[in-house]
Amino acid sequence: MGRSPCCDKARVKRGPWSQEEDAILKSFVERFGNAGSWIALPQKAGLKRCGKSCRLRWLNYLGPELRHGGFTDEEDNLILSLYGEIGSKWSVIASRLPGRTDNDVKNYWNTKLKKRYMAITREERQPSPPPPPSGDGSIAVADSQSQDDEPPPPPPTPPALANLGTAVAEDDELLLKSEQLYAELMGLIEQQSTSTTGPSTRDRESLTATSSSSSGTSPTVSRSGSCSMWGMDVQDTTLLSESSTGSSLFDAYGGDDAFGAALPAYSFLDLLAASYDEVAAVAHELLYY
DNA sequence: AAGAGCTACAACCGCAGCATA
DNA sequence: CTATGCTGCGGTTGTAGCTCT
Repeated sequence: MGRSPCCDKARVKRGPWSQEEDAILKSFVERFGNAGSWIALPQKAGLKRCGKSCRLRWLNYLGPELRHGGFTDEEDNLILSLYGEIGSKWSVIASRLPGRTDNDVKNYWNTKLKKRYMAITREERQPSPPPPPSGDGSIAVADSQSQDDEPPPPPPTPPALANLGTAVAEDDELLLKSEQLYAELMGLIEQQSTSTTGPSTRDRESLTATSSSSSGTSPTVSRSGSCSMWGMDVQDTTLLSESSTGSSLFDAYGGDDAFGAALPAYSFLDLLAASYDEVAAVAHELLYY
């Protein structure tokens, strides 16, 4: 019995991510974490991407704590010595390098360090010419020992959401708009939902896991779980759908939601694209009907 | 200037393991 | 106990940009 594919490959976009997609994903994850499930996230965020792809993009590229760019000699040495100890456990190796992902380390290994490692091990097997001076980045055993005593890196400081706009100037307006719309809508929904159940245990864990992966943080989600629209339980979201039939926003995905009852009837992107009046109308319906 | 080769890195794929119903 | 869904992981591929001839 084969596994069902994680998504319909014919219906999802593949290949490089655009700046706009990055901005949407980043904004969404910073607010709501993975919204309970990476698989469901693209639909909720309005992205035509596989959930797995979204997760990878966030973990390997968009995460606020990530460092990109050249590896230092110290990092080289640590990777080489750890590879010698544990082999290709890239996630373990990456966990010892703050700001680096397993994909980063793996790529770096395959393109550069592997050759160096081969050369070194070849030298060790042959009757030995003296090792090169340690200043050129060769393996320094003492390095890995000193790393053992190193305290875990401090949790990275989450970036202000405003930083996103500086990176993607053309999305400025869109994001600002979403800020305003969500601030208003969330305030109203929070009032409405205080009497309903909060996020399920699994949702909370999922959000927390996202926010703390590799000791990273997700500024809004973990702190304000009760305010997270997508973190709500099925009851909450069906409440949203049922209470607001007829709204153009809720029509966005059709009356009986193609993605199942657990999902809201409109996406993050729909809200971004909606006019202020439309969102206000939805909020009004939520409050008074 | 053009094309071949190389490098770096983003992204995809499929499997394993865990959690849950 | 089992089936299913989801996440995490490691291997691999694709491709843009750079360097060399």
